[in-house]
Amino acid sequence: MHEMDSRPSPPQDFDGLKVLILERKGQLPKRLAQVAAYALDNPDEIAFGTAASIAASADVQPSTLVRFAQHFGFEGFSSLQQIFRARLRERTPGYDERLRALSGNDHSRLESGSIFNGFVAAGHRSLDNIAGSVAPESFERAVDILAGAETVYLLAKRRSYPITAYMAYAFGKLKVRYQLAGTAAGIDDDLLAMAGPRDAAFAVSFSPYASESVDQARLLASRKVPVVSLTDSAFSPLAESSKVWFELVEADHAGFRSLSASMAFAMALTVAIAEKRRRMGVEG
Amino acid sequence: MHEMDSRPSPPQDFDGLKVLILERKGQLPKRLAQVAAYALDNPDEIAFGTAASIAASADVQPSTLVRFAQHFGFEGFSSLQQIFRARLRERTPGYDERLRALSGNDHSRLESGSIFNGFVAAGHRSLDNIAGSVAPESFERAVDILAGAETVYLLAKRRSYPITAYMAYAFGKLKVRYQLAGTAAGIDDDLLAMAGPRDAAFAVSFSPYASESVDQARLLASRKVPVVSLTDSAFSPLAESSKVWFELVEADHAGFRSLSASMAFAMALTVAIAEKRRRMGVEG
DNA sequence: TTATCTATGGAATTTATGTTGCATTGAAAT
DNA sequence: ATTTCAATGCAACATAAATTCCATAGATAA
Repeated sequence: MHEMDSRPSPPQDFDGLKVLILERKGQLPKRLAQVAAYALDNPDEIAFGTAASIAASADVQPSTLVRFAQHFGFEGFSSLQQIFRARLRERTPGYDERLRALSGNDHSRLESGSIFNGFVAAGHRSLDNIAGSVAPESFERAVDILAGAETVYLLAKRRSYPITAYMAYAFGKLKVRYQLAGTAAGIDDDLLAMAGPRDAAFAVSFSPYASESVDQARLLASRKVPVVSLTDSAFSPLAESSKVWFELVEADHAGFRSLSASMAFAMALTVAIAEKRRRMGVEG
Repeated sequence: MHEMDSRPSPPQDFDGLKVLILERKGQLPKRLAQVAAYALDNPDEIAFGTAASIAASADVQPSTLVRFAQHFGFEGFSSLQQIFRARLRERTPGYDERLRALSGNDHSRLESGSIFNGFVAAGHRSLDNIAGSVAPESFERAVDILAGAETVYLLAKRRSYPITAYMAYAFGKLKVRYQLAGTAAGIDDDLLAMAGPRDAAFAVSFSPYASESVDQARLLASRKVPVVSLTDSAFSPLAESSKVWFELVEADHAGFRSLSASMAFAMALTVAIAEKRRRMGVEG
């Protein structure tokens, strides 16, 4: 009586579902086994298709898909589909082990732990993003421009400021001449007035855009100072003024973004510039 | 009559769509531009979400999404969504592909490429490190201490300064009272003189240790101000003055360290503090 | 200012999608 | 052979989603 055992505990991630399917594969009815095989072989189809299209493709009835889902503890096909979609979203393939380690580690017990884990995971994702989104040629061009400059002007405000602050520190150590704008209000204009075509600027601005940085970049560009910029959107007003620009979207946790990937990028750029200068200095 | 020119030729892949959007971004009406920006910034959401959920997230009407799609030659929103889904299908941002992308990608052909790859890889390693080395209980205690403070004093110099600078920005947004030391030399002492037992401090110092930060932390500790600190060595002189301290070793590339993991940690701490405060405020 | 056309928000409409119910089939047990 | 129960296919149903329509607000030109 009362078939309540039908929904014990649905798996919450793809891997969990996978092992569960493999465990029960032998005991599954014919059509359900058919679906199981199809699901593991074509996970992407399950993620994107509709119940009807998937059913046709797997040569079963749509209702079979629902029964399959319910058989594994889900409320219906839709809930099962979420697992397959989440798998594509979180795809930090190769880092999935680390992420599982994260969600299963001691942190998640405590309230603040999930926040901590969230930012670590977001950091990984961000780094994956830039690895794919930064074009090598652009990076090389940016290095060329900045390494060729007499003085590198660093432009950033608000959220972006820590990035240039760090670059400033590193430039200092690496003996690269620079000027950091934005330290004290008011003197920026005088500072930037000294920039000429033989210099170059690196500007960072994330939305919401600090208009000052954008204006300053525009000003420099109008005076033939080559500008390299880093932003989080192809729509950034910075892009217009820039010879080379990079789009770098930091993954967020609960809407908050850290600067993990930006810092890696900034450091790579900084060191690459110094390295190029060293070689130029030696070679000629 | 007969508006048939409305559907000339919809882009057939994501990249085609992207360049088309960027070309016309200037001439787009307000809401359509809003959708354009959202679409390029959150492609995954478009791929998986429903028109209603996406519209809510982008703060437009569902009908605007349809108009946006039609504006770019698609029959409706659904057709446009296919492009975003296809992008995820094809882009098997697969595990091996990622690793190959890093070790053998286009970057490594170019001189600067290996530097770029190196810092991305170092970032990943750093994040792995903190995931394992930060004890959940310690993190929780640190959050407790800092969330309970009236004013949070942020202490950092040199290489560590960008971290507290970023925290300062975030605290400002989150309405947490703070004081950032080290902005202008000389006034620090006056600033810190105001700190009392009901406040708290967060100090960051990596080797080589900036003696000022260490001294300031010691000073505050002697005046019963609880100190939480972040360092890269268990032997850091900061540890002595701290109620809770974290050891966080950033992986390096060719001897240079970026701040990827530190930034993730700082942001996690910042948000956790704000979250805890919000809850304390609500509960009593 | 007025007229005209575009852009926009919100509701109505229509499409299609997931789910459930029911009759039938097939297999196992008596 | 007969009974019983699970499994399956098919069609009706209910729901949710995309799309279209219309009234209004905003911009542009006369």
